Parts: sequence; C-alpha cells; structure tokens
Amino acid sequence: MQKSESTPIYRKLLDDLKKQIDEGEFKKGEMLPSENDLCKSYHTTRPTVRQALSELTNMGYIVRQQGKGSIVAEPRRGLGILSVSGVTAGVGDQNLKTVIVEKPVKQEWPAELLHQLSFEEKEAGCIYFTRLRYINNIPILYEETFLSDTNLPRFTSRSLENRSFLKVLYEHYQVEVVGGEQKIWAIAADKNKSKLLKLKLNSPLAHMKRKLRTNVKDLNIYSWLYCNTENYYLDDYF
Amino acid sequence: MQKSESTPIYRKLLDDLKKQIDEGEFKKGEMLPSENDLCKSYHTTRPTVRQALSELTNMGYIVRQQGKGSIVAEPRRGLGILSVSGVTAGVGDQNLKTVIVEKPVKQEWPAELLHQLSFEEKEAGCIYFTRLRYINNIPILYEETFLSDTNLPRFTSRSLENRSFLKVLYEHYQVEVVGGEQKIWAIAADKNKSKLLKLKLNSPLAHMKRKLRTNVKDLNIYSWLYCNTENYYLDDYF
DNA sequence: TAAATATACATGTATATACAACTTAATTTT
DNA sequence: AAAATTAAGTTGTATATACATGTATATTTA
Repeated sequence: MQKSESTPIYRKLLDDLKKQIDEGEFKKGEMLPSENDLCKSYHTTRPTVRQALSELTNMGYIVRQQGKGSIVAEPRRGLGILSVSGVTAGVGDQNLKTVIVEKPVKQEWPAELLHQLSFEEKEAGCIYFTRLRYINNIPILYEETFLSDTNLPRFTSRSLENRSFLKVLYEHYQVEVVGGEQKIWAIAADKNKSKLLKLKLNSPLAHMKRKLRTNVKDLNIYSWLYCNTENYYLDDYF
Repeated sequence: MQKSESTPIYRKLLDDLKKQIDEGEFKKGEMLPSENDLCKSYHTTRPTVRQALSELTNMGYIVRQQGKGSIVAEPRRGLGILSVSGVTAGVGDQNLKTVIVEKPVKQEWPAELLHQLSFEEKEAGCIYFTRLRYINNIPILYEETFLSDTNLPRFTSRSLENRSFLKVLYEHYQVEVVGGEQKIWAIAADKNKSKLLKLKLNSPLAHMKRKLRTNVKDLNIYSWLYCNTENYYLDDYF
C-alpha cells in the first residue's frame, strides 16, 4: 500500500504514529518524540505536527501534558473493532454462518450516515447489501453495509456468504482497513429487526454505526449493525 | 497580543458557539458564520477560529464541509466511555455533573464480575459505591464501581463528585489505568435503573461491564455501567 | 435556452514565528 | 543538607500569511 503524494503531511504522520502505537513500537506510558523532533523528522512545522497529535488525542491514543510531552495512552489489540463473543467460549468459524439478505444493489446514499461523504463517494454512488450472521444457527447480528461504487469491487453474492467480506476485499482488491470509528446505541427492535433476529418487538438491541477507512482513497465502508445481546455480548480490549 | 483575560480566545469562541447551539440560537442544519466572519467578530485569525471549530467538530456539534461552511449537526454527542479515559474525556467538563448515589462502603464482592479475582483482591475485600452522571442536568449514566480495599485509597464522597474518579486516583495515589476490557450488552431498563435514569420501564440501555487494570498490583477497578443512549452514544476510534 | 466558464467565497493544508505556561533537572544560595 | 533559583525543554496559544481545493452562483458562450 502506498500513499499518494496528495496525502497531507499531517495525515501521514498521524497514520505512522498510530501504526507504531498499534504495533507496540510505542508502548503505553512511553513518550512520543517531542513536537520539535517530529518537525525535523517530517520536515514540517509545529502547527502541522500538532494537527496530527491533536487527532491522536481525540482518538484516545495519546495524552498530552503541557511541559512534559505526549504520552501513549492505550495499546489496542488488532483493529479494536468490537467483536462478537460468546458467553461460554469464543465463536469458532464452524459455528458461524453468514447469509445474504439483500444482494448488492446500487442505490442512493442514506442521509443518516453520521459522516460527511467526499465528493468522489457521492459521485460514485452507493452499493448496498445486507447480511445476517448466525451463531449456532441462531441469528445474532444483522448488518447493513454501504460502500462507494468506486473502481473495483463487483461482488457476487456468493463471495459474501461464507468468508469475511473484509477478507474478500483484501485478497481480491488489496483493500485494507486502516482505521475507523464506531458509535454505539442501545435501541428497541423494530418490526423488521425483530423479525430478522427472531426476537420480540422492542427487545433491546445493540446498534452500531461504523465507518471503516481503507488504504484506498474515497473507499470507506459504512455499516449499520444490529446485535442481539441476549446470549452474546460485544467485547473490547485495550 | 495582550492577555487581559486568562481564558484563551478560542475557548471563548468555542463556549459561545456551543452555548448558542445548545440554546437553539443556531438550529440543526443551519450554517455557522464563516471562519473569516468569526475572525472579524472576535478580532483574531483563522487558526484560532479553526481551533474552536475543530473542537466543536470533535464534540459532534457541527459538521464542516469544504467549500460550503460549518453546519450545525444533530445534537447527539459521544460519551467517549469506550476508552479508558472515562466519560469526562468525551464531553466537556462544564455540562457534566457527577452525583454520588451510594457512598463508598466495604462489602462482599459480587458474584457476577465476569472476572476471576486474585487471592489478594478477595482477601482485601471490596469497596463499593455508585454514581449518577448528568449531562446538561439530565441523568445519562449510572455507574456501580467495585475495587479492592488494598493499601491506599480512602475516598471522601466529595472527592468523587465533580472530578473524574480516575483523575483523583492518579493525582492522589499515582494510580494509573494501564489497560482493561469491557463487555457490552443492550438490556431493558429494570425498575431501579429506569427510576434513576428517569426512563420508562424496559427502555433500552447500553450496559457495560468493565475491568480496568492499574499499575498497582491487585488494584483493579471493576464497574458496571448503564447508559441512556437516547440522546448520546458511545464512541470508539481505531 | 443550455452548457461552459469565470467569480467569489468557503474550508483544507501549510509555513514561519513569537511568547506564555508548565515540567524537570541542574545550579546556586541559604 | 535543604531550600530557592535558574535554565532548558516541552506543550499551549496566537499572529500573519499563502495557496489548494471544494461549492455555489453569476456570467459568458455556443
């Protein structure tokens, strides 16, 4: 994966530092190089460096202390995406089944993505599909996925069934997820979701809106997740 | 530059805009004055104005669109509790109020911590207290906290009211959170929680069980969180 | 009239610089 | 030896400026 020359300096610095923290090169409690040192390394000036550090702070990767420096806050395992785990044991591949509910179609971008779309994303239009994930043959997770119709990916339904969607993206198109964010709510199941997940109306559901950034410019994956947490939970390590 | 006031210019601008949005002076979907206009109003320059707008963006108050302007966003804001830094990291201190519901008392460890306690933790016993956190005077988060009665911390109720609990631990006892894990469910509010959070019975709640590991051996902080996500959400970056 | 072009204005990125405020460690004074 | 001071280094705040890039509208052109 290579960064185009149009990638802003602060973005490169941000991604570099983030990667180094993720991979444990900078460990929790350690200090990052000072702003002035980073200026020298990246041949830039403090405001630019500070923009990167400021975003790292917002993401919770570092804590900055006046007079002292930038302290690494919390190493994250892997991508840090909330995963679904069982109460008893981990969920192996065997017990996991993924079924397409709605095949990929081109449609309008939804209004409530919570993220501003770039021009290219809007231009390209939106591919939309939905899937239902079963654990031990019980529907646990309903997932609506939106991504821009840029360039490459032409999905067959089959390619989304049993393998991870992200795995397909990586193996076929060298698309990698480099970061993202998610927002989480508890909501009451509406008619549609309760039917899909075989739950009573108004059952509590964990709802997530995710944006996954990739190494391809203007290719972000947006998904809305609805998870039955009666017997499973979402977990996270930090 | 003269400092007749001690509060930074960007802070004032930030607070002013935030207040105007909170109070509905700027409504959802409307445009804020342009950066240059704000420069003139506040007799300052773009970088300073942009610092304020940037923080407003992080707080979810506005969305900025290149070429267009700053648009007032949905008044939903992230709590940031998925990171170790605690609730105060996500929402400004100003509108956050913490109230002790049950003062710290020594009691038995609960059975459903989901984590195995060490011998020393069991030996030391458990300090328990509960708090209710308000944002803009609305109860949003109910928190039950358990920690072992090891060594140091003797909390007064007051020390837990307005400042972050973790901050107190750090400043008074040099206790730092070095990692942890959390599990998340969506649950229906029972009688107790619905009363505390002023919700209808069975309203969906985000429920988390967290274990925070510290730099002190056998001092872990366990907490059970119950969060009303009607108007706020939990968020996470990776 | 419809399409292409120019324009004004918005935010995005970046450089260069200055001083304030805080932290830490070394130095000086008591 | 202990306390106070100094100095060096760090982040925080701010000014001033320049150009790039995206949006919307007015203008020109076909």
